[in-house]
This record gives sequence, C-alpha cells and structure tokens, in this order.
Amino acid sequence: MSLSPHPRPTVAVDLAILTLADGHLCVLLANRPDAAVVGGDWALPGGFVHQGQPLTAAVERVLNDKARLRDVHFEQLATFGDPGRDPRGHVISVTYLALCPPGSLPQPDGRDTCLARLVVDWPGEKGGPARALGPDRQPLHLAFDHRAILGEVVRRLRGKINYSDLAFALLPPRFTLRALQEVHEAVLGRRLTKPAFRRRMLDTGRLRATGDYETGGAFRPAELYKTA
Amino acid sequence: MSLSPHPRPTVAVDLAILTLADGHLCVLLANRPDAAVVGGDWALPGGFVHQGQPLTAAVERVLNDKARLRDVHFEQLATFGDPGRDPRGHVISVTYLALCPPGSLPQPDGRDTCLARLVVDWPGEKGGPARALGPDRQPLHLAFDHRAILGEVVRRLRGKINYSDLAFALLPPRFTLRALQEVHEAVLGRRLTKPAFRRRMLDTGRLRATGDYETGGAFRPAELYKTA
DNA sequence: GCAATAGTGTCTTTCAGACACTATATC
DNA sequence: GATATAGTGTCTGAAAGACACTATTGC
Repeated sequence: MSLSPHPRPTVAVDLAILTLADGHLCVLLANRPDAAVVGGDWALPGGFVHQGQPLTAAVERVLNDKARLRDVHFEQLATFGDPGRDPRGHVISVTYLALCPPGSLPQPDGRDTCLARLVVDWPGEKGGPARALGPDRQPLHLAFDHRAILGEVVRRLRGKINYSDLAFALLPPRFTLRALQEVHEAVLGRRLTKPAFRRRMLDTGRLRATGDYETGGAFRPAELYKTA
Repeated sequence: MSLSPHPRPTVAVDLAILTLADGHLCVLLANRPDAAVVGGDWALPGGFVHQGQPLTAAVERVLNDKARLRDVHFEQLATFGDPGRDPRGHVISVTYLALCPPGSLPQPDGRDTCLARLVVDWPGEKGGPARALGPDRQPLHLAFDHRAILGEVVRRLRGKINYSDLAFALLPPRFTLRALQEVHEAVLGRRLTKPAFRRRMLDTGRLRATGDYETGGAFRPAELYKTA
C-alpha cells in the first residue's frame, strides 16, 4: 500500500560518534572516496533507513559496522532535510550523537576513518558551525552540511551537560572527579573551578564514592566514583 | 537516480500548533475520519514531504492549509520513526512546534478542527505523555503516538522558555509583563512570584518599555512592552 | 623534606523567592 | 473613597566563583 503517490525522499541516519582524547572532544569521521561529488573528504558515518526498520536499528547498524561498538549511549539530535544538502539526491538525514568512553573506540587507521578534534569559534550556547581538526591539527574538509551538524552537536552537549547524565557516558564506569571535570571542561570549552565543581557534582546525589583509589600516579591518588 | 535500492519509508511533518487561551496552553488538533484505522479521533495536523521539497516548505504548507497561518514562528522538535507508529505503513514523522499569539488562529469549528488544552501529569522537565482536553474538558482520544509527541512538546517548551524568545512568539507584538508572566506560568504549569519575574525579565535586556498603557481595564492599566 | 595533586573551609557576589509596601487607574 | 491591579524595596537563603588552606602520595 502506498501512502503517498509522489516520489519520496530517501531517509538516512548520520552519527556523531564522540569520545574524549587528550582532554579534547573528538568525533569519528569516515573517509569519502566520492569527495568530488559530496563536497568533502570526510563525513559523519551514516546509513540509509529501510522500510520497516526503526531509526534506532539503523543507528545500531552503523555503530556496529563503522565502529564495532555495542551498548553505546546514543540520542537523537535533529533532522536535516534540505533538498540540496546531498548533491546526489534528496536525502533527509536524522542525526544522532553517540557517546563513548575513552579507549572504547577501535583505533582509527587515518585512511578509512579518523578521530578529529571538534573545535568551535563561538562561546557558550550561541551556536554556529564547527571545525574538525585531523591528527596533524589541520582542519578537515567535511562533506554535505556536516560542519553545521557538528556545530549543533556541540551546542546540544553544552546545553544538556549540566542537567543530564551525558558526561558519564563519556567516562568509564569508575572515574575520578578530576576526570569528570575534564569532560565538562572539554564540552564547555572553558576551565571550571575545582571546589565549586566538586560541590555541585556531589550535591546532585548522582555520584557514589567507591572507596577505591586510582593507581599508577606519581602523587596522591584520587578516589574513584561511580554513578548512583 | 536512486540512492537506495530498498523500498523507502514515507516522510511526513506533524505540527503542534500552540497558542494560549484563558491562561492555558492549547494545541490545534485535526479530526480523523479514519479513527478506527489510526487509533484515535484527533491528531496533530500534518502532511507528507515530497521529493525535492524542504521540510520547512511542508511545514508552511500545513500551516497555510490547516490554520490559514503565515509568518508564524516554528521550530523542529524531534523525529519519530517507529515502523508501528502508523498502522497504514512506515511513516517517519518530523515533528515541529508552531507558536501563535492569542486570537491569531481562526476559530476551530469543533468538527474538523478543535483547540485542546494541553495537560501533563509530571512536574518540571521530567517528561512523559500529555493529555489533550476538548472544549468540554474531557480527554480526547489521540491517534498514532501523538500523546507521546505532545509530551515532548511540553518538555521542550519548559526547557527552552527561560533562555529563549519562545514566550514572545505566544504574545502579540506589544504586551504587559503580566501577560508575559501568564505565558510562563501556563508553560511551566506553576505560579511564579511577580517581583522576581519582573526583575528577571527586565534584567535580560530583551524587553523595551513602549510608554503606552493597556486600555479597557477597570483598574490601573499596565505598561505595554515589546521585544528589544 | 620536596613536588604535585587531592580535597576542604570560607568569603563574597549573584540571584530568586517571600513579603510588605506604595502607586494609580476606574467606579 | 473603595477596589483591584501595577509596580517597587528589602530581607533571606541557595548556589557559584575566588582563594587560601590542609591532606596524602611517591620520590
């Protein structure tokens, strides 16, 4: 049965797979061999949505195919449907962000995939496009409208990090308060003061001290916490 | 050219056209003659997205067709794509909310369209489904997953009203601070204190006093403000 | 003891709620 | 003058930044 007699646009999901590396927010990008057509060498990994397939199933398929990831926290960001955004045809992209603890991503080879640092020029939650810096710190040439999408990614993260469990999805199950603060600083793009941050986090009641301490450091070890 | 050889889901836009009536947040609903098929008598007005058509064009078409509205503030909410959400087939719905000043909507006739009060059971930004009350204050039977969508609508409004221009889109160009406070109270579902609210609004710098005053009241008239 | 980081106590500023007050319109 | 609402001054308490302090580890 056809609900609409008109020719239909195609639907895809595109994923911003995010992690923290060296204190910086990074995104996994896929190389585009068709760079000349799609307008850039690198793009967010994505895939088409087939009839009868839930959006979440398409997301999980991309996570598994492109990053060998399972049980990752992901959430919908926004939908981009401008007919000109994909030169090959009308593709409506439902974008998601996926959050991974450091080290849970397979090492990108730099050819098919790379891990790019996310940088924005704007303060706070003002909004605007983002840049992606390659391993050599040079800006990468992004395909489609993916600079704008990555800008929205950062804006969403900044808007939600203070009243959601989003930061914990970028950390291992047990973590120090300093590591948690580094996540917040990387997302917000500014330094925070330690006492106020500790109070604020502990007052939420979402944290539980484990009684264990980090090891391997040269100096006083910090206590490990987990989510309550 | 076909980007995907598989059969594709259909894409639609669905609109939560909101306004304020009698101090309550209300949404415009369309009657469904096919209630037995779609699971409810009333639904958000919507329309299919055709190939090559921007999402915003589909939104404007629905606004014009269903509510004779132009130049209305609208923004994207979220995309719902569960294959079972529409019994007729796989329809991916990109939902929008549209905000209208009181009185700018044509009077719904109660048969094809009605203006339903939006009510939620949950406090703050906790989230959950919403109910829609008809003119007789009885809950309406909503089609599809529209109870869940309307819950997200309220959640989004509550999350954004304090740091966006969203409230002004629910007011005429010139308005009293009391009217602005009533908008906030209707969205947040709780009473606010007048002095704190006035200070907070005036301190944002987004308001400008006009020097004019409302008329027709039996008592001291309030000054009219506009957005800066 | 030294270096470096973990973690805390306290002061100050900011801001929202509570509450009481003054001001001004119609009747 | 009565009444009802517009608009303000002030107190209080909560929360965050600044800053200085103590605590604990490896060397």
